[in-house]
Amino acid sequence: MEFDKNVPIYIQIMDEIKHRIIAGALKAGDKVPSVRDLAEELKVNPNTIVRAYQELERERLTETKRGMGTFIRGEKELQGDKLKEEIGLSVAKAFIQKMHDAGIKDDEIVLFIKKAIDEEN
Amino acid sequence: MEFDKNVPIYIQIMDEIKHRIIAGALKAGDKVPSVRDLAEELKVNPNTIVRAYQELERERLTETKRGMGTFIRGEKELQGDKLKEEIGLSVAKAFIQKMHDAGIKDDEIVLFIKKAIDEEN
Amino acid sequence: MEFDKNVPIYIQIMDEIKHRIIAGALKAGDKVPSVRDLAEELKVNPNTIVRAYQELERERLTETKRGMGTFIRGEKELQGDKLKEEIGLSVAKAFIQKMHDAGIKDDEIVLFIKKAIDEEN
Amino acid sequence: MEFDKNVPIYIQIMDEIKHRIIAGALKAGDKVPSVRDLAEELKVNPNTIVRAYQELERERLTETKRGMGTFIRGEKELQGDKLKEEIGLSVAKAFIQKMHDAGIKDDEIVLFIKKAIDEEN
DNA sequence: GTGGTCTAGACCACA
DNA sequence: GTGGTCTAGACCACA
Repeated sequence: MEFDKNVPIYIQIMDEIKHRIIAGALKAGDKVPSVRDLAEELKVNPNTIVRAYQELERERLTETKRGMGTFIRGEKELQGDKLKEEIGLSVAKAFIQKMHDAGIKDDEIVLFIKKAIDEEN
Repeated sequence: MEFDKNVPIYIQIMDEIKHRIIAGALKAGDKVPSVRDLAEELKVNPNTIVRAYQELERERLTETKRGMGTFIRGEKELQGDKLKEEIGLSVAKAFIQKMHDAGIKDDEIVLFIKKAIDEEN
Repeated sequence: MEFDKNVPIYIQIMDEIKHRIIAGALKAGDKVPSVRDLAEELKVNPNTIVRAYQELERERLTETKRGMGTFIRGEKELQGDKLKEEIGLSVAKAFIQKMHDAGIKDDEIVLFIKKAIDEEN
Repeated sequence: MEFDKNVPIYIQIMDEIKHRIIAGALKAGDKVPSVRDLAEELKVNPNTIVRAYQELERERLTETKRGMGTFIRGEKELQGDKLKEEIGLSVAKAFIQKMHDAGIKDDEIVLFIKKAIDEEN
């Protein structure tokens, strides 16, 4: 995994875990890699993993059992889709807010989206 | 003006200037407020204004004429719309990148946008 | 039994044993459940039960007879009440210390107690 | 300041700040000592202070202004008393919960409080 | 000067 | 083995 140097690594690790949940690679009840293992895998200091896991816990996405590890929270099947829904909606809202701030109206937003998607391909 | 504490103030000031251009309050050739005036108006450290103006200059949106002040660049009429176009597109691209990262496909993106706009109202 | 994740499980198990003594379910001379049985009953790692029993022994609440098991100490009748008295007083003292630390005087403490009891109902 | 080795230092630092607010030594709007200054004063690693300040911010007791420092939040006069009220009530509730868990009834609680206060003197 | 992040690594309680 | 806390110290963005 490569890190974007403009974003704190612990945030990028949180995102990575979320992506794994959305992709279905991690389900509710699953054990997340141990701090040391993930630190080695990502070539990152264990403290940074600890930080990421603590923030995930604060977001109630994971649960830590003392001496046993960190686990994905929530009900088995729903977790991935619910998370995708939540993230998608909150990212979309922040985006719309930014566009409004720039003086761009709702119908123009859709045009920008289409153009941006076009240019990606 | 209130600042979002999660975003550097100098960025928010740059945005403020851009908004004024898009809104037509500042046009190409206009003189931007002096560092001292704007600092007082926004109740902000003058260094922060200096930083914002330097970044605007780096983006080639303004130009500084020695001893005369800082001015909006470009041709009179087009500046506002061109800026809106540029900002809209770059914000939209960043948004789409984030959605893809979260495992959301292009057609789902449109749905999220609609839902987000709905919930705003 | 559900565990509060902010308190070590072995402490919560010690408390559970104490509660059983206070409630009269365990009396002086009674044999405490075997490590294996209690581990199964509470769905907990047997090591954790061992730890809890060791601490209870250190507090001189239980005693282990080689090859026979672990037993509640003391004279038959008094044990429950004495324990309740001890726990009540030590918990109360710790509480008062905390309140003093927060700058709350003795007469205010009583008011807080009354309010807290009221709000519980 | 001496630290109780059973409680994380960052928690004890948070408590210290709260005490200063309750005592009126820190009021809303006041600047809290800088990370480095307090680290030196308390002979503690700066990271530990950072941690304490971040948690205080999460509790919405303080507010951080980038590059300027950390400040006590809230309205000027009320802060100290409100905080005292909040802490007092939450500590009292936790205490009553613990007493109930130990099989001690409300009217007995008051007796324990009195006895504990007596023995303190 | 101010707080934020990160590394390297120690020591600890807990299960 | 597992996560939690802490030190010592570097480097950074921001005001």
